Amino acid sequence: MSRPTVNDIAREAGVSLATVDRVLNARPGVRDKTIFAVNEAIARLGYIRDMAAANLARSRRYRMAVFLPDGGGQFVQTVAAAMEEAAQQAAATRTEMTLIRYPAGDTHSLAALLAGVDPDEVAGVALMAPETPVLRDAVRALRHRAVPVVALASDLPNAGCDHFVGIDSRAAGRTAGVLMGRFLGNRPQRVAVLAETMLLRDAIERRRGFDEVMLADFATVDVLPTLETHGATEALRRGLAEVLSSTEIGGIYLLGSGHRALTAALEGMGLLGRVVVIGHELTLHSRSALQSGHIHAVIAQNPGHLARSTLRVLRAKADRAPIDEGQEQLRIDIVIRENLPD
Amino acid sequence: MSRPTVNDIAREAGVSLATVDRVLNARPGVRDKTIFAVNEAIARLGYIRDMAAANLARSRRYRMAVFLPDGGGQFVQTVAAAMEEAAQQAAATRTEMTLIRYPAGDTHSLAALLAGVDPDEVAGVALMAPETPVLRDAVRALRHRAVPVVALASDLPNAGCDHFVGIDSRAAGRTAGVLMGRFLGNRPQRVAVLAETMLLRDAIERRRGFDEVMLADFATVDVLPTLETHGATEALRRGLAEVLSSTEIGGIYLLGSGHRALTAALEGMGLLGRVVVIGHELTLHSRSALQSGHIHAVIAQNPGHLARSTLRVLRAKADRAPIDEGQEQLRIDIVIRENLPD
DNA sequence: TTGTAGGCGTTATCAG
DNA sequence: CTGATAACGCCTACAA
Repeated sequence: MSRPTVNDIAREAGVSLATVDRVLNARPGVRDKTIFAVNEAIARLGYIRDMAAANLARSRRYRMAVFLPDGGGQFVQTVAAAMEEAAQQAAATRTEMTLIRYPAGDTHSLAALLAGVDPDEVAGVALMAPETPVLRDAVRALRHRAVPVVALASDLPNAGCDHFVGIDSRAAGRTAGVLMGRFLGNRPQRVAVLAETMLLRDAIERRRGFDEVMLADFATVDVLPTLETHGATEALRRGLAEVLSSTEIGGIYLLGSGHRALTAALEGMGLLGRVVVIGHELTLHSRSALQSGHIHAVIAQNPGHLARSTLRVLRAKADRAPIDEGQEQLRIDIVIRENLPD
Repeated sequence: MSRPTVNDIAREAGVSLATVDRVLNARPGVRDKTIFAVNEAIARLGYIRDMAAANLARSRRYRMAVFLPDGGGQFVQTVAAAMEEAAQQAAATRTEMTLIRYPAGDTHSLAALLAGVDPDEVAGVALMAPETPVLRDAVRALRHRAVPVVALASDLPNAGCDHFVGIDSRAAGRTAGVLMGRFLGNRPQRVAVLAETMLLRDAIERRRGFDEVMLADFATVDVLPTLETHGATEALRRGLAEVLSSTEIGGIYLLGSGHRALTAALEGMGLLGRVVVIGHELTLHSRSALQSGHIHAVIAQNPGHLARSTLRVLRAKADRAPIDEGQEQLRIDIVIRENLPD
């Protein structure tokens, strides 16, 4: 009739509730024989544990700390907003979140903040940051104190995080490459590549993926060296003008943020909509640029998914429970004007 | 300190637990003045209801019935599998699912099945089916008996469902159109359109969106009339051969299923990889066709998301709880070889 | 119109 | 090693 409960298991196995609980939670102090009997009863009755009730009884509160760079581009803003929203929803499962902003690029400050995390106050930590030795050590220390850590949007491959929530930058770059190649057609063309900085691993990986594809599948396209703008609109405009003075370009690949500066520069040169522009991440700016046809495609990851996944994974890690890989796998979204969400 | 509970509210408002509960659930029999006092306390303490505990106390089981056409293409199979998986996960929240297959295309049978649904056995119904008058009435009747109904993947706009889980076919068609146009380049070209049948609303809507875009943005491309194959590989091959005998084509738009038949036909004609092929839905076949470069893009919806969303929405409807629009909004996925998931 | 007592399925704290 | 028994936060009779 109704689903079997721990009581049914206890009766069936001829033991008490407490013993069943011990077996269920793999707690010590039970004879192997008893363990076996309980497991046998569980299997026989097809028992499924009611996580809601379990968590209720535990009456545990999960306070997660999420560290994002302050300022930052539109993307960070978007993620922050998505995080707040996800947190509001997660409150229904006793999962809370504290959003902490650290000085962008200053991994020493971040490391100090991480060092101050109290393991019995904080059930898990998520962070979006570039990987540096200091930070790597801070993450290691945190995990050593039994605090689960997940990398957010930007992977920290050598820090030994419990999980990475985000998309593979190299694959994202490859995706951008294929679109660029196809959008350009098979004619010989040049493509300019812009980035704020090439110091961040994500930018490097994207460029790598992009180049791989262009080289292998679109040999007629000539990809120029990366133009670093260091976030300055003026530098971008000047650099672009210089490139254009010596050659003609058919496409622009924007490795990082700066959609707005780019469209402004293109407008000034009367090139808006005349070159294929492909960028990363869906923000207010890239969204409107897509809508007006100034950018033709954006490779993105769903911020809502990113946020919910982060909280769910942290929660699972805190409970030492397995995670649903399928559900937590972020997709590489290709966004054009016609499939713009919302 | 800890999160406020109903007890805190009761104390703060100077009433009993039961009264708080009545207010929380908008049950009758409470003076306006008391309601006000309770709400005031709720607001003051920042109370957040623990739905898990609430559902536990209700000890309610949610048995959902999902109706899918039998046989069907790979897509239906994929959805069925995703449903089973989602159900397994949802079991942890006392949500169960029964998958029922009905004779594909036979909405009379389906209507009969729906008429047999017992409202106090089944907490919600999801169905993937073409809209016919019989079915529309069956859905109406079901809702009249207070059973929530959601349309799955294929919308039933006039049946008055509680919700539609899926993507807008017309927008999906528009997306396919833009990709086709861009992939073809700006040269004058012809595009063949294939479909199993044009009797299904989804196919019609997709074609409509596709045409809109081609007409508006890619005037140099000539889109041919839809070739209906009625699921027959041979018909597809013959039809395609006939089209090719009189004209040359640069692209093929596959409105429905039949990826395998198409690639087989193209192979026979030595056209594999030489024309741009764009289709819908990610299945085993379309996936391998993407991988081998026989299909260049697929417009899809995430089956895992589809399944989880269906169960979540039904659950929310059963509880008369609001749904998180953001989370339940399915995206129009553009899948190419480089961003193939898994 | 309001309050009291018991129970939902699980975990935790004691004794035995 | 094992077993009672009381929580956890909420809902539901039933009683007042």
